[in-house]
Amino acid sequence: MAATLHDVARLAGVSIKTVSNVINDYPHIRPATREKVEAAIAELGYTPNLTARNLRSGRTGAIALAVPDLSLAYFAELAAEVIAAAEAAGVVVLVEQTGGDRDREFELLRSPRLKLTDGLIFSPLGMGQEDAAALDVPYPMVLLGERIFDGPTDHVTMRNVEAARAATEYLIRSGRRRIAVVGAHEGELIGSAALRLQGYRAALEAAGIPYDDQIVGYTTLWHRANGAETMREILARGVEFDAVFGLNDTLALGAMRVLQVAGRRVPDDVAVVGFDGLDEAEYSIPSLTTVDPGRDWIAKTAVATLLERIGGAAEAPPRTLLAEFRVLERESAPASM
Amino acid sequence: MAATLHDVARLAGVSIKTVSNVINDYPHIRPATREKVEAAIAELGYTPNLTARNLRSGRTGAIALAVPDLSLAYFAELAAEVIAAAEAAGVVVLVEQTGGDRDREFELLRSPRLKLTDGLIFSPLGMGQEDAAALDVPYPMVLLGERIFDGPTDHVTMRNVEAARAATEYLIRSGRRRIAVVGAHEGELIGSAALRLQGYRAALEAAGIPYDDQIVGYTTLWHRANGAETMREILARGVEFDAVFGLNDTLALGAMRVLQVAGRRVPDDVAVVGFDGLDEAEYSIPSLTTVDPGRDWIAKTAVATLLERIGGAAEAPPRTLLAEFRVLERESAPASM
DNA sequence: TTGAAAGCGCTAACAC
DNA sequence: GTGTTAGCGCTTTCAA
Repeated sequence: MAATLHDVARLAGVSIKTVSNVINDYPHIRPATREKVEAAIAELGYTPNLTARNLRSGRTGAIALAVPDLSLAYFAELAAEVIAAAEAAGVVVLVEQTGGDRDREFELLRSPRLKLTDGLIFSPLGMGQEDAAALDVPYPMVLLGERIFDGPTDHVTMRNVEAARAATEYLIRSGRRRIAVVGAHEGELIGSAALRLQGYRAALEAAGIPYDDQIVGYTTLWHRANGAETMREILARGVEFDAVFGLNDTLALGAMRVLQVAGRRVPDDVAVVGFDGLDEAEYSIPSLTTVDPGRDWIAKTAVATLLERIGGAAEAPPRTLLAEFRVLERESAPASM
Repeated sequence: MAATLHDVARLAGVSIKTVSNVINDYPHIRPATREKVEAAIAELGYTPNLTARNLRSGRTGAIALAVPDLSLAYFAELAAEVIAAAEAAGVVVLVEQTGGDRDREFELLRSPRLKLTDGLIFSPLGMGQEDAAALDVPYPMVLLGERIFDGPTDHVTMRNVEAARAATEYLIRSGRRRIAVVGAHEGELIGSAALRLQGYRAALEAAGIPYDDQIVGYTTLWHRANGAETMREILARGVEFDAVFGLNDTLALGAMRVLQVAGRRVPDDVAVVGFDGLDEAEYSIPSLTTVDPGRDWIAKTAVATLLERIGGAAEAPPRTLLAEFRVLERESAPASM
């Protein structure tokens, strides 16, 4: 059984209040007393029971991070950055995976397990705009992603439309006109896929290039295999294209592989651009031109914002914070042909 | 302020014990009473305060997972599997990143933050065999990895030597004789790099192939960029080789890229084999032949073993549990030339 | 500068 | 079947 304050107090011959004072760096303690207490702490190997402290203080020193799946590279890198930012602030992170499933996301929001934490950073995938009201939870929360806007909580996200438009314009500037898309979601009006597709269309329109559904590939999931499969479908249609915009890097990498297997040279025959700025996109062959949507900033800002709310800024109206993006030029799509 | 047992009891006109009984599915409650209580719970939106329950029970319902860095794909996939296995058992996971730094690993082991959890799944990278004694901690722990053996705790790990030997033998059987290595650690006797190199040498020896330090590339870190850089160094030496064994997939992928940029055809000129069975190894160009060391089994077994210890099997002597591996044949190294 | 005692919300004897 | 009550280990008034 671990030592308690009482054990330390008894050994040091003082009251538990005195021990508590020493532990919490209360300033007015006689040096001799402090030494006695510290000796007792060392002898017993005492460490404070955080659960008890939490019960008393109402705080746990932990936050929760809920993402669809850590095996998706984007969320793994996001989680790595969130945990690092939290650690710098002296807070630990409990990671939950929802699988991107709407029901599980709902369940998570009301889960008593969240009581173990002071707040939540939530990146939904299954829930949508119609579920915004469910975000009105009785604990501090920061929303990530682009499934829900103007909800009742702080929202840290990226400029999807503008960034996708910039990526498409980059391809157009480099001389491409027939730009295929991999990863669109059928009938979706909001969410990463829809917003990025919207940016794509805006860029086409501004350049006077007609939108052609024949070179748009749909897939619900954004794993590598889906990018590959969707690319095969587009190739099977037999339509011409000279570029591919993968709505994320994973899709783009899967698509690029299929292109090369099919004998299309990248970037000579087909330029490829991704979206996410993943580490691995830098080491594919060819390396992948992509858009860094500001993930690192998003992670840091989400943690800082959540901690502010936990710290008492609960009354301020909800804010939306937008990251800056930038196009990372690499080999799969050089700036000029 | 959230509702408490007292609030519910008052509203339902019963004692807190009755409410507690309802919540904990105590069998002998009159249906009418149960209904009253449930109505009150619903009306107040009551959820139990887990911190208080934990203080009482001495359990938290959370476990900690400490890995070097989630942005390393292997650990991201491991974490995803650990969290999934824990969730299936009704337990949440607090993820810590040590950066593979020995001091931070030591610090973590004594961190009071662990008091928030019932036990730890620990994958050290900086600590080594000489630190085994530090693993004798006053809480349940399961060790992962291959930095420390025969320590005082349960250990779930892979057959590094045998798996690396199998990968090398696979290359030899396919007709390769000059097999370069990417990722060796200078002077290391234990750890993933040393054990896998040992398996490599055993395979060479069994086949009567001399070991040649000229085609062994050293790098401490195992990021993609390190694989690329190390491959460049080997190429710069101007020595012949017809295969590369990357001591993990990330290194192998980085190396493969450099080979291709240098004009070596994979697998025609050089066959490449990795180690880890990462998802992304299936979608490189060419797809990467690799060894699946049984990561999924490791994750599930680590969680199950830790929960057993937490559940009271504290006295049983420490066990070492070894995963089964298998070579996954893909394009970068076909079984026959 | 230090001590005594209340109580955070819950569970589990033990009574009735 | 249901109520009373004593803590889990800590922080924090309030006194001394």
